[in-house]
Amino acid sequence: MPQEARTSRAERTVRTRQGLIDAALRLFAERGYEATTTEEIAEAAGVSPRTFFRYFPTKESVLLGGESDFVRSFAGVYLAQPESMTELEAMRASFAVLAPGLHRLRGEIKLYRRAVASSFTLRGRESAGHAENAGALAEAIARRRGLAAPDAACDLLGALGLTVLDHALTRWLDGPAQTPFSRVIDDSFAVLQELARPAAP
Amino acid sequence: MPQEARTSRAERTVRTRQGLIDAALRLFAERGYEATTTEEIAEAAGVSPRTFFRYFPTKESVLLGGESDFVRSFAGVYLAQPESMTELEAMRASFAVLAPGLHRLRGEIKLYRRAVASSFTLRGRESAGHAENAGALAEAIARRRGLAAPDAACDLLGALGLTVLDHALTRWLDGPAQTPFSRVIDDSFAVLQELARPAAP
DNA sequence: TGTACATCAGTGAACGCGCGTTCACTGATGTAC
DNA sequence: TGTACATCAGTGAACGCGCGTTCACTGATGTAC
Repeated sequence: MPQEARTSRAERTVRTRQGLIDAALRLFAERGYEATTTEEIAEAAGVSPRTFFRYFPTKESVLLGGESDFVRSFAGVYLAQPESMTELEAMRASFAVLAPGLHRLRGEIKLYRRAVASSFTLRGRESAGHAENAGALAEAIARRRGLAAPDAACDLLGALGLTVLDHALTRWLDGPAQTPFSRVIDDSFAVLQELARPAAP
Repeated sequence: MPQEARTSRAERTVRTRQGLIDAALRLFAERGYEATTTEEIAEAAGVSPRTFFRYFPTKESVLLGGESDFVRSFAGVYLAQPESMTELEAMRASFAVLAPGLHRLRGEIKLYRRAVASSFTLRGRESAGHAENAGALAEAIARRRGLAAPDAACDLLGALGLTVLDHALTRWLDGPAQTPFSRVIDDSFAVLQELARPAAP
């Protein structure tokens, strides 16, 4: 497959790899994961079927994980929140700080979610990542509490925080494009806050 | 495959089906889902490979869904809680009412969870069922609030409720066998309750 | 109670399909001198 | 700047594997009379 211009090896590798990822994401989102073969992905990326497996050991691994960058940054931001804040407040504030980073990726995230929704395999992988993220949150919560390791309460709080975040993410993606993600996050945390209040009339 | 005693067709069908389910659950939990072939399941159940697909259209469908009975009963119990209770209290109370029904199934649920954990495919299916359950909870919450359909807040509350339930379930399964599930549920809800309090010293 | 036929659980064999592997190769890029 | 060799992205062909399907059949259970 001759390239027009002379291309360095490294450049070529990056391009081919990215081409496969892009093609896969698009096709999975359009037709569904199971209904897309690795051969079709390769064809859409302009390489031979064999080349797909040169870059990715399995069909599933061509899709990268989702929010893990977001969550990786969480601990640092969370621990930087003033001690006067409640845990809920600190979590909300941390998510709000990180939220703008996702604006640029909105379209891609939508495609990714559609692809994931199309297949149990991808959904399962997503669910595993989710559990890992909840663990990372629990870790940060434990540290803010001064614990050496997360106890059951930290685990639950991590899971709850991620549930709220995920709900907010879904609402943000389904809503109008110009709404800031952080506002949706605030709304969602308000619901959680409200929940623990005494009975309403 | 001759049976010792004369068996009616209906009886035979039920037995074969159940035999396949039991064998699959056991093998999936022991060796993992991907590492178990439909042929091995059939062999363990004492039927031919071909017979597996007479009963189940796919390998994955041999495992039944998890907590859906639990969740199906939720709405009725939840709506029967006194109006004076907060939503959180009512949710906690409803789960606690339904909890004893799971005691008999403890061992089976453990196997099921181990099987699910072994494979992205099963995990994805579980995640889809989870989302459906969250929707059912949201529906019940909406009705208690007097809404025609769940709004975003109800959706989030449903998801949060299920997160708490799931956390409690995990803790219950990992803990000593004699602990009542309802006590673990109470503990978990207490964490959520605590969350909305003002900052601790 | 007995015979004749219908139904249906279970089976064997052969096959299609897509994922993923293995082996041997091509030709462009990169590097040593 | 030019030549000789090394490296490596990409490829073709053939194959193994397990899921799931199709077709044709067997033999026991069920039922009509």
